[in-house]
Amino acid sequence: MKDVAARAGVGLKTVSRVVNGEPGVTPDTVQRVQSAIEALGFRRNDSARVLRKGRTASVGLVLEDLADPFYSSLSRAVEEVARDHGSLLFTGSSAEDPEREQELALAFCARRVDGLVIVPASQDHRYLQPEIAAGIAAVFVDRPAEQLEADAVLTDNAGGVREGVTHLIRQGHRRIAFIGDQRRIHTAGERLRGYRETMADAGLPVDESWVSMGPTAAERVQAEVTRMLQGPEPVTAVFAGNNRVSVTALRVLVNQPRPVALVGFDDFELADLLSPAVTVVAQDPARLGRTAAQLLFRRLEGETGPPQRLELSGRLIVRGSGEVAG
Amino acid sequence: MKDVAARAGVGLKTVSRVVNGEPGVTPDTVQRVQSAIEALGFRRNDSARVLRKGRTASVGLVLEDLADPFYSSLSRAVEEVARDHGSLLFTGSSAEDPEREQELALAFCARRVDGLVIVPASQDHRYLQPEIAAGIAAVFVDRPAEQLEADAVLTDNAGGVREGVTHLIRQGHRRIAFIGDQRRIHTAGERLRGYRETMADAGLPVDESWVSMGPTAAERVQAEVTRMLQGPEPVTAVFAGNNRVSVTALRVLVNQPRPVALVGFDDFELADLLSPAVTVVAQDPARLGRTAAQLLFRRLEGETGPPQRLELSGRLIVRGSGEVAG
DNA sequence: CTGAAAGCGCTTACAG
DNA sequence: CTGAAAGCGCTTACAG
Repeated sequence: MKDVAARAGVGLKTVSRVVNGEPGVTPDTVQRVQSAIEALGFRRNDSARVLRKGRTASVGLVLEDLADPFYSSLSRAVEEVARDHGSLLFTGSSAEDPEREQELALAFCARRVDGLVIVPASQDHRYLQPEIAAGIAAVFVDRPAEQLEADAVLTDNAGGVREGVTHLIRQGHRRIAFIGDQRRIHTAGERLRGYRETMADAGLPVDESWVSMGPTAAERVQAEVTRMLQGPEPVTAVFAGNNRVSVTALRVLVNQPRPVALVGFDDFELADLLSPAVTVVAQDPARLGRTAAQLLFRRLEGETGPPQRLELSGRLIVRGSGEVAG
Repeated sequence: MKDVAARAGVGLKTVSRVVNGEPGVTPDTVQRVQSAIEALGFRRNDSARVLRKGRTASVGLVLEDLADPFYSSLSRAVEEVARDHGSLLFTGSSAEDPEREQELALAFCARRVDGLVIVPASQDHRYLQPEIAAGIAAVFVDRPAEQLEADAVLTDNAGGVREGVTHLIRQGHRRIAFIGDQRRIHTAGERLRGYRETMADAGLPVDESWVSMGPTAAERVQAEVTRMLQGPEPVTAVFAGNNRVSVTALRVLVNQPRPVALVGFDDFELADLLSPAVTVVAQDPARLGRTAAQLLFRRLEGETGPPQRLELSGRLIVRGSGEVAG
């Protein structure tokens, strides 16, 4: 910039004005500065700019796995909102590892992102307290913050499961399995709660052998589903706690002699093309992301007030697998 | 930092040493500085750091659509490599819009990313010349740079299609459709070339009504496949130019009275669970991303030499839909 | 309309 | 082992 000023024979401030398109410069001067910029191949260094101004016009997104279709849709939505607000987006996957979440979030903070959107992996978000105190906005999405009062945008997990399980009960099922993700994950716990409450409300007992919580690795899910289909009183329906469970459960059910009903949490591509097509309780990941990002930018624009918790509802999509009679 | 120094009663440089874990500070002094840091809630500002040091320890990734499973796998792989090198990742979707690609790439450059990984949407990458001259490394992935000599990591698209089409010919098909993406997209052109060459090598004529290039919107693909299945001499097999085309084609084929063979470019989740399961020529998006990112970091570590073009091969996965006899 | 000075928060030589 | 000075490349008041 100094070189540009020298070459154009003007002051530093004038170059700054031209570069930023500020008014109050003679067209003639603008011209001279422009030529100098081109001749020298000048490119403004935004790091220096950031140092002087408060905002960096960037936000950070920490999520579970960028390669998971659910989170990649969410990311894309966050990206669009950030773009609308002139912000760039840092992304990072925590891989469900609390330390990695913290590492990423703090690294983004050290770069002085204006705000963070976080899908929590950690059980304790107090490490963000100093950052938030220093003015970085944080919105949690898909799961709430732990040990920290903060904005959160969630799906009504228990309510969604309630819809799905009620649907199975209406088809005549009594012995309904619930296969979910690890208990410590907030969404998994909420979904399990939805299942238990619905069964209780319908006056149906739950045999603990019908419930299985743990990693969604195919081997585990496959073993559990297989086990539940054996014995004198096998389950006649399966509620799958997320899309990964659904897919694995489906692979098992397809090979069963008698039909078993399936309803899954989360929609997934091609669910309608499978046979039977899969009935699901769909979340809207793009809407989750969009809502969270919009809330974040409202905070950045100065909206104060207590932390908000927004809940989006799930939607039952009937396709066939959930309508197998019990 | 100044405040920390004052409070600890030491010089600025000493604080810097402690913050960066540099040697040459008495444990006693370290202790005092640490307490001051905690008391003041000090957080190092990496923007200032970046301004002094050369590197920003960040890279930018511009791709087509973060929500597309192909690109989200690629992103995740780039992210992992960046992480291994201590770098953060900016991501942005061009949505196949050349201007948006340029906007994103230049915005990343203004933030002084160390390097860029780009899935091109633009037909002219000369706009990056000044950035590259200024020391920003750039590696193109999935598609090569246009009008610019640069590193690129690609799939052997023509070769992959050759494998798939040869497979169909072996099953006895003669009238094989090719439905691809827009012609201006490099990969689409290469795949079409693979199709034409394979047909020619087998001595099979290509009726131009069997070839359709254009947007992968479901409506267009559906109309084209339907059209090709009509008339006295309909096609007996379809080669789908990418995963989106495959899915739509499949929806049409499922409703046909007589079986029609299908081979698709790109693998996709659940392809094996459909009936028939879909035979594909699979790319490895994670490997594309990893390879590109590794090349980028090698450049950043000082590897010189002419631009490289790496080609990964596709892999035919036989599942059923491609084995329908012709 | 234009510019010189001060400062954002750090690091890099350099000196003690 | 420790620190004062200069500077990274910009912007923010302020003065002309």
